[in-house]
Amino acid sequence: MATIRDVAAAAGVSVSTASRVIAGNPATSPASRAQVTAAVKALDFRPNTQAQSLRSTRTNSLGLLVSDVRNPFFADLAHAAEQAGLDAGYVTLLGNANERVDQQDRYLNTLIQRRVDGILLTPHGDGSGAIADIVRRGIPTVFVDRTVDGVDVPTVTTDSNKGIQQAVQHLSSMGHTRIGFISGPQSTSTGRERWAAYTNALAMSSLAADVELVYFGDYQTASGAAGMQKLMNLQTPPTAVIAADSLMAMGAISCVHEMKLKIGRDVALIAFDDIEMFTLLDPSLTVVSNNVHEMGKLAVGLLIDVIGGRNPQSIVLPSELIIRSSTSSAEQAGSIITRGH
Amino acid sequence: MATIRDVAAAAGVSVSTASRVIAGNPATSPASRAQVTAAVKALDFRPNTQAQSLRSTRTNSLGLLVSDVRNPFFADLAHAAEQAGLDAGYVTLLGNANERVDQQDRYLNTLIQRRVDGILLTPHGDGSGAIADIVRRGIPTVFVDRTVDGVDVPTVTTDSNKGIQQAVQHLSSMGHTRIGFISGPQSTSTGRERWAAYTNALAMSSLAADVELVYFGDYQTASGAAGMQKLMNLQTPPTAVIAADSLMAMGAISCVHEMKLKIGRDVALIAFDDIEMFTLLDPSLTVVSNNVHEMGKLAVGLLIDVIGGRNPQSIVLPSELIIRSSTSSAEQAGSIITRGH
DNA sequence: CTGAAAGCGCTTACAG
DNA sequence: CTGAAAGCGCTTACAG
Repeated sequence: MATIRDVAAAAGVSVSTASRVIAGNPATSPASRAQVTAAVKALDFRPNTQAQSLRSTRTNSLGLLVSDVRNPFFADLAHAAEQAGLDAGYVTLLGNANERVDQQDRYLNTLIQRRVDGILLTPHGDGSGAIADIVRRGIPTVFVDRTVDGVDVPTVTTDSNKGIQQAVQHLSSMGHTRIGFISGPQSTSTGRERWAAYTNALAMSSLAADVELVYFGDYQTASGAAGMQKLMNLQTPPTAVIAADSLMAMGAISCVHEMKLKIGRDVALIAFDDIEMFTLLDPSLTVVSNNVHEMGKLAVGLLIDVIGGRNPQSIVLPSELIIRSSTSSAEQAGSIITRGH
Repeated sequence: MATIRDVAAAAGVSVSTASRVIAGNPATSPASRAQVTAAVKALDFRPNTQAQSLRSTRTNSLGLLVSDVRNPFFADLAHAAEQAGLDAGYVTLLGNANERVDQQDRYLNTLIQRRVDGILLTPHGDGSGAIADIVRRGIPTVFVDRTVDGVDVPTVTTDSNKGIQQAVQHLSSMGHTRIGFISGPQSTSTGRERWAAYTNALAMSSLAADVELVYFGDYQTASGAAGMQKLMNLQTPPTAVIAADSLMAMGAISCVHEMKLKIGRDVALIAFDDIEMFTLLDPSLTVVSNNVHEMGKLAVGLLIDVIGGRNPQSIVLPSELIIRSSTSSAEQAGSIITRGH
């Protein structure tokens, strides 16, 4: 591979001058600019990023560590962040924590060693381990979607209160009084927040809270199926269920299918995240949606602010209910469930 | 941040010795090993990867450039490759080409500049541009899922012939004679191969080929919807349709729903890729499946071989038909479609 | 087993 | 506007 030394030689200038031309430094003569540009082209020269950043301590790269690439929500988030990063001149190195703290920490270490300029993270765990490291080292970091108590970095999150409140109201207005909840893990802020929002919303709609109606999953498909099964096998099963993420909603649906029941008719379902495929299901799914694209874009913006030494405010985006066909009337659902058993 | 110089000083040894201990070089005394290990711990030292790889010309990183992260097939592929890479000591930098040649080339350049040890790519285009660059420079590269004519790098692909043949046979055995095909773009090898396989399979089942029944999409959702619409609006619409990837299948389904028709009853559908969500649809989708996990794992294995200077053979994996509920009898489908119009 | 020295490919004050 | 020189943080022959 050609080095800048080769370019300088071919252009008949010093390495310094070649470097300046390549970097776009205005302190260069038109003549050397032409010479160097031609040499770069002729030799197909690509600066070695390792060497550049070793010297300049910038890498023009961002690390994005998501909880689970296979979750459509995070795939969309990754896509949005990557595009926003690219527009700002950053390349985004994507990592996948697989909803596991150990894998998150491993990737975080890798990103530290590669000296990424900043890290975008959907954090998992209690903020010890690698998260404590990056904060202590002062590596520019922004949390997205999730937060960690006691860790003071800017965040971009969604306030699910409004969406969940609308969801419970909507179900209540259709006569549902027993609303199940398949919760996310309590080791994540979203898991805790959504559960609390559900509990609050029940109270606001004057519905009794029944601990039996809450199942704690882990944001993965299998736990959604297990949760739905447990709920439907209760003495008095719920007539409606809210699932706290898309993957668990998918699991819940598969469980309902296996029981030879039908979503919307036998049990109403509200999912989280506005996944394209949810509109294709029969019935299409009512969802609490958040603007994932905006989230990714804003998070990259905040991170660039932090990298630039600024101290940006955290951002909280609203959520909202999108009503589709999976939420039917309780009378209907109740009667059929009764028949079903 | 602590450097190796700090570690050496704290341990009371030379930088060379510190480096050797850290690298696990056996030519070190137990005493200095203990000293250095303690110093590393005390200072929380992390070697600077930039500097390491600048010197050793290895980066222990792999670049993985997929066509579209939001496509579940590629998300699964990324996940599989990343895990396999991690197991072999590599960190995988994931990039997203968005099914666009220009974005692919941009990322490829970035990966070259970062001196990744090898590149895993689902290639797009004709092999000019950045792909020609990486081949010319001899950067270890493996193509996965797709190939590029005239570019001689090891590949891991799926032979879709068998799966498509089974699909057509299956449909034919159920009485379907007009089988539509929503094809991938002809700028990809899979797009060309699957179309050819479809044409062949028709002949093998003694079905007439009708150019009207083929629509050329771009592997994205919208084109699947457009394709289905075109097919269903034909004078004599098909009674069954095969969609060449999961996203286009999703688009096709949404189009059918909008027409107030039902998959399986009004038109049979076979999709590509065994996406979890396809099992949840009503009716569940018959698919031509390939083992994406195996693909990702094998591709990483080949890439590591190439990096190691070996010259591995390309691998072709089989595809197979998984029959579910979206493929009904033609009599039924035909009659209802006739009624529907 | 150990240390001094050179060098990976760049950038950046410094002096002119 | 330009060049010589130092140095970013490591690794690796080399000599002992």
